[in-house]
Amino acid sequence: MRKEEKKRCVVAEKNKTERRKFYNDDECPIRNVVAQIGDKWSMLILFALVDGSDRFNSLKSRIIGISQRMLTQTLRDLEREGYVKRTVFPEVPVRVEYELTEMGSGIVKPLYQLVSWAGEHHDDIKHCRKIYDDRVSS
Amino acid sequence: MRKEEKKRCVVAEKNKTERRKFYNDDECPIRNVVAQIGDKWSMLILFALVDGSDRFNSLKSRIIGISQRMLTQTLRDLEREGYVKRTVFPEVPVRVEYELTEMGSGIVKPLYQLVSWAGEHHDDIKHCRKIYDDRVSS
DNA sequence: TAACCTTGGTTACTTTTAATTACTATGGTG
DNA sequence: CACCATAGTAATTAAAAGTAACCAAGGTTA
Repeated sequence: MRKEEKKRCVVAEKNKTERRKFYNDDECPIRNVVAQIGDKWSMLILFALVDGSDRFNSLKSRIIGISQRMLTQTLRDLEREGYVKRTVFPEVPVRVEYELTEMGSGIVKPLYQLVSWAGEHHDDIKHCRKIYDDRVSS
Repeated sequence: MRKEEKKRCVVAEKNKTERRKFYNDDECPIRNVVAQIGDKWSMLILFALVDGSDRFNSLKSRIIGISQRMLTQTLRDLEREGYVKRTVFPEVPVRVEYELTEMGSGIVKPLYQLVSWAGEHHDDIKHCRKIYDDRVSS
């Protein structure tokens, strides 16, 4: 199956260098990483927890605009993936602390590279957008 | 405004070290990067173009599962952001080539770090998921 | 003892956004 | 005149996110 497709690809491309294919299964690391943290809130929560463990309502007030429902849901997902650890302290009222696991700290490193790149080039991107929009509208 | 919120935050957290807040404006690099390439196809297209410039239908066949419409749309968005350059060759039939811009090559580097991290830890994540699901269902 | 407070949720419902599918256009070629 | 590559557009469906109301435990207050 794979071999056949590769062959077809090579034939189609003729004398060009061979190019990768991106398969639609759960072995594709790109699709995996996008599915895991490509949603609206995951990266924000991971970065919030870089500052140290934090509790539900504090996170809610630090991540401006997140609803209680989405915070719960995204924290659950991150916990399930193994990026976040949830600890319940049976005090009154109950206290729940969230912190990065070792894996959570692990993924934050490349994410940080990405975000600092984005920060550095934010103006360039806005510039490109403007040029594009001006060109298209004319 | 910001100052006030910061103050409130510090008061709320008392003797803990100060924590960052993540504001809801377009200056937040995290929200920006997620909005740009957090969708289903952007990262795949960027990575496909790392192998060199390519044309529409070749991309379509290499990125398994993408529809014609989503490829068009995502390429347009990437072009608008300045990651991809589109060149039309007025041959017959028309040939359209897509390639990474300098900025596109720039963002792919941190993305590559992220993807290789994800590739290395894919099994760990699947393991975590299984443990979580077993724990929850019991 | 009843009403109320807190934190940290859940549930049902609605809105918004993303993605898919199918159809149309263009401007040549064989 | 059916075909190609490269789109655009419209209709539909699916998925993500938001809103608001409610719940639970256990303490406080009246």
